[in-house]
Amino acid sequence: MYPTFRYHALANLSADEESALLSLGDREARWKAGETIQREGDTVHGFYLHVSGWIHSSLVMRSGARLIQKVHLPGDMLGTPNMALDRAADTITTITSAVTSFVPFERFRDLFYHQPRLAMLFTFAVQMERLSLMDTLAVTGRASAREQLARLFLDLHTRLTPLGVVSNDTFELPLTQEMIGDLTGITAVHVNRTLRVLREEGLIEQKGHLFQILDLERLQAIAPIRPRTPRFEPDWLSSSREGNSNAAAS
Amino acid sequence: MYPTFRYHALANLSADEESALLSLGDREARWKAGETIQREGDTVHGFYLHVSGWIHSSLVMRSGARLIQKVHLPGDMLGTPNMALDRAADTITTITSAVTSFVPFERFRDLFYHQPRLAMLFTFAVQMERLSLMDTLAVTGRASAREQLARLFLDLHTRLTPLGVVSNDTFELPLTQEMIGDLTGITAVHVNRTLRVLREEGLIEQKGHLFQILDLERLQAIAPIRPRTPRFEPDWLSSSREGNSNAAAS
DNA sequence: CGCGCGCTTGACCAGACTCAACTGTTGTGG
DNA sequence: CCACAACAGTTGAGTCTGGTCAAGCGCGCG
Repeated sequence: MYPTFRYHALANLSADEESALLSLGDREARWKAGETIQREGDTVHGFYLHVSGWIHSSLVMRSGARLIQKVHLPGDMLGTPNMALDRAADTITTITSAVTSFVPFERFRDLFYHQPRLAMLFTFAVQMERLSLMDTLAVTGRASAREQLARLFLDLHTRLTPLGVVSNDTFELPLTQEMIGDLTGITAVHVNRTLRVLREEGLIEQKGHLFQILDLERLQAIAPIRPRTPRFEPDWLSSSREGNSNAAAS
Repeated sequence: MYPTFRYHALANLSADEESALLSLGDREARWKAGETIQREGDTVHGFYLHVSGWIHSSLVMRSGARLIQKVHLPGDMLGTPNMALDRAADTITTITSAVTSFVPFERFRDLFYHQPRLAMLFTFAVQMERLSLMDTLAVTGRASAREQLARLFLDLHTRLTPLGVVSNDTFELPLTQEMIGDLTGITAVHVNRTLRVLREEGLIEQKGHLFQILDLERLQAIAPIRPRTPRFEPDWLSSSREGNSNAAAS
């Protein structure tokens, strides 16, 4: 089932809203590691709720280089930008085995007609994605490899924490060095070198796919930017006239 | 008056929708060149419709480096990501003299309650911004200075054309080389050198602030990415049950 | 058991940065 | 109305981060 904590971070949902959100998606689809959910250029009819597993979305540039736009984690919504296009902007591929739930655009549209407040929260979520892209942009191409990796690991750390899979600053990291490279715009070779430096400095530790942040504070000092948190339920969110039945939280 | 062509590119607006869109903004505010409309960290109560002039939004990083996130042109909406935050994410500054119109979040929220289709188009516009950020990200830090500048000029060319200020591939370019640097993540010094190369290659020409693209085709061949166009009025956009009174376009 | 993928390391190279100096233009105050 | 400050643009010299190419290693899986 789609984890709704992302929406609960934006506002208290009424029971109505919660169930509307949960009934957005079709029956869940299970994917093996390395499968392609959607290919750049495909015609699209909806988007995906991310239920479990690691997934990434990528672009292939004319030069042949692959750009990984983002690593998606459960709770994310995948492929929503395509609603404004006729062909998919990016390729969505599973990293580990994963579960998704498809949302046809028609059902999504009904949200705007019947659940205006939820539609607004959706728009907030999109804005948060946009902000995170802005932050990535601020770092990519401007910060050093060291700084970029620091930011990446901190970002994953904060996003994985609400999923309950981080303990003692340790988590599974199913990304290859090449993926990390495509994610940051750094060569895999240089990622390797930089990781070694971070390890030598006692900032991080890797045992197979198990990844540990040894010195969170120092890593935060290196990272040029800190993850953002959305504002919870701004006072203007609910109309004074209607749709105000949301004081009762779920 | 706010130019609505951006919305007309997304769908035919009913007369109702058109007037709802136009009545979003307060009385227009005039700014001189170099004024700051909003500062990073300010508390925000709304966003801005961009009526005329050149404006940019920027971030200052811990290192002191400035990142120009985007150059805004008339028809854009400024500062909308802040709706999900309690403090402004970026600083909005005029490049030339400019005119804006303020939209308080309350009035924006009412759009979702009374004009669901327009609210959806707003969300589309946000998604397009997100896509453009994705494309910028694909280039920044991955492409060479030459390629980045090619892309920047092509982007401005396509965005300025609907404003009717481009003739014979020539337009006013009020950006300093330092701004271009902050926009692309390149040093002003290197921007200068790269511009000289492009000039020597007969790709562009500059006479003061007048900028001309001499060889559009070759510039497009250099640019790693092409500007996107949104899909016009996807068939699922309007509900079959309600809000279907939009066949009559404006 | 061997193939292949991901990781590691070395040697060399180059695009972009830094620092610095100089020019031309604009605008402003004495 | 001139002098000067401030700023945008230009160019050179030297440096360095990160890319390229290449080779070797180790582990998991078929």
